[in-house]
Amino acid sequence: MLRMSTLFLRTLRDDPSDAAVASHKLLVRAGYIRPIAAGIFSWLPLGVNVLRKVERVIREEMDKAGFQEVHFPALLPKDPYEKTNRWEDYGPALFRLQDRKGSDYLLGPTHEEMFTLMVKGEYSSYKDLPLSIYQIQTKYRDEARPRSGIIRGREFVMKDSYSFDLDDAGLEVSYGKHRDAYISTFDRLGLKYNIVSAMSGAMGGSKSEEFLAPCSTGEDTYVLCKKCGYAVNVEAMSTKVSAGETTEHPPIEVLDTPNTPTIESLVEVMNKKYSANIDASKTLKNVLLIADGNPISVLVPGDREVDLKRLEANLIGVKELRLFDDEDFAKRKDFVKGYVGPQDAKRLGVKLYADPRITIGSSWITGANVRDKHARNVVHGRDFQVDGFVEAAEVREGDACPKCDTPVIIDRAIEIGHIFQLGRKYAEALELTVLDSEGKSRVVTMGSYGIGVTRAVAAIAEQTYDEIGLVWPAEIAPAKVHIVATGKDDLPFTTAEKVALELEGKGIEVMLDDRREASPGVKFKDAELIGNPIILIFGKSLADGKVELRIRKSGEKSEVALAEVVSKVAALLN
RNA sequence: CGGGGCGUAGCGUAGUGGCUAGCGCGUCUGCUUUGGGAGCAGAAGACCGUGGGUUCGAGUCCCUCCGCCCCGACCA
Repeated sequence: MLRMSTLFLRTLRDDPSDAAVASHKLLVRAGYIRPIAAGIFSWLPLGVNVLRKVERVIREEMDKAGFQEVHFPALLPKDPYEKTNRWEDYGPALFRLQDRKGSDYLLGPTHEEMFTLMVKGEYSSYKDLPLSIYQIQTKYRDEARPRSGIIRGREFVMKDSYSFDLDDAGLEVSYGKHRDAYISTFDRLGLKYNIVSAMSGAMGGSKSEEFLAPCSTGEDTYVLCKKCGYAVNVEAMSTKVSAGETTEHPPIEVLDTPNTPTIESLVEVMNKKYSANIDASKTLKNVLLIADGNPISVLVPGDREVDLKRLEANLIGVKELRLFDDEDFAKRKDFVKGYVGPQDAKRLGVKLYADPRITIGSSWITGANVRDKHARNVVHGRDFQVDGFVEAAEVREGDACPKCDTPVIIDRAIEIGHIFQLGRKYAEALELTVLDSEGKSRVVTMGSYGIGVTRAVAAIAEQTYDEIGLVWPAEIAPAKVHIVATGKDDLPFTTAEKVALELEGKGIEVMLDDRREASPGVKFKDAELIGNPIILIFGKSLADGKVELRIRKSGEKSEVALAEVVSKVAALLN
């Protein structure tokens, strides 16, 4: 029983000044966590309580699916991570350290290497597969910018699983089992979520889906079609393209357009000076970038911005991408800022990538690569050719669903889970092979599956809180019932104690506010802030043999006869 | 890493270059009080983030560093 009189807990009346999101504010105020450094938190008894419950649900669902738990160190040697190149590739986000002898170590940001090596050390036959193992571990990533309290920390708890199969069909099965296990896990945790495809089909990459918990403070943006259920990360959204134009276009015409370096000014000049009657979507925006040191130009309709995240996710093979800056323009005087067009790409030595809306045969108004001049009737296929199409333009609410053409909605969410068909990358690098039925050596194919455990705590808080505090689902609340005893007489306290013990006897967790010195107001506020689902109040009405029962979530209040309290509570929890 | 904001007691905050750094919450003691963060009386608690500078005098002005938050870049 959690007794408020002795519980290591101090609630705060004010929001901490450095917290911006609700989960952060409330978890600190209600005494679940305390900040230690940027993106690093201590967990107090209430916080540990909730965290353990989330872990328990995860463990139960993993075990039910037949996955086995293992546990790796958080402190790891460099060597395996060198073999997979991640000692380098992970960059500054990797916490690196040395021991007294000067050997390199790291704090694990994720454990693909260790899992792969563990299986390699134990198994060598196809008969041992399939296998899925998992751990719940503290992970470390030196995030460039930790933020939003526990949503994006530098130290966090993650459940990560890995599946090992002989072939793609097996991987598909293991992936499906994880997907199902995640669905039951998140359902039990009371989370609302969407399963969203994380990679575009165009990439031809392996399968990857994210479990996104919608909430306004989320960092991920996703696209959802309410009609057909199409759901993708915004980076993976593919553009619905209407049929290409086939009409003949007049030849290119170069126009005088002094002082029109922006799309907005171009539209105005075209309409006023040339009576074109167009909007920005008829113009072609040429966004210059540096991709791994080389200039590229990305073409999007003038009414859309380039979404750098989308572009980067869809430009395969490019490691470093940034916009042209003033220095680049200074170096390349042949790129006329504000008047760039695709017609001279070859001469300028720039690779062209086009948004799919720039269909072959479409005609555009764009820069003439000469200061103060634009060109119209610039036709894709006739006047310029692109090196490839790429999803680069921003996605907007109301854009057409690529599957059913219905306008899509855009929402923000917290990524609470990610399942991913890894393939053979790690198995190859670390030489994880087994002998198949013909005695031949085969590289194992893997899947990787993560759940952000601490992040799930934050996501649940974000999805359920209200203006007076946290509102936990019963499954993970610190206690199912929060009992408040008020008054100066002993009766409410002794009665509350008795009922608390009875409830516990039925396996119902109880938090008992047995503080004699605290005023009723304080106890009510604390109960509401802490967020257990049922609140029982032993006070005034006890004289009539009644107890007040409140549902935290709905705020609903009722009087229950003392004799019926236990059965009533038990019924509510079923 | 770029831009912005902020560091004063456990938390929230006030503080024209000028006396002993103020207030609320919380904490401790005593009395009173017990259905909505009670009242009274008292108490403890602050290297005013750090180092330097300007000044007769710095919490306050200048510089350095450190830390925290927000936007962006980044985020298997």
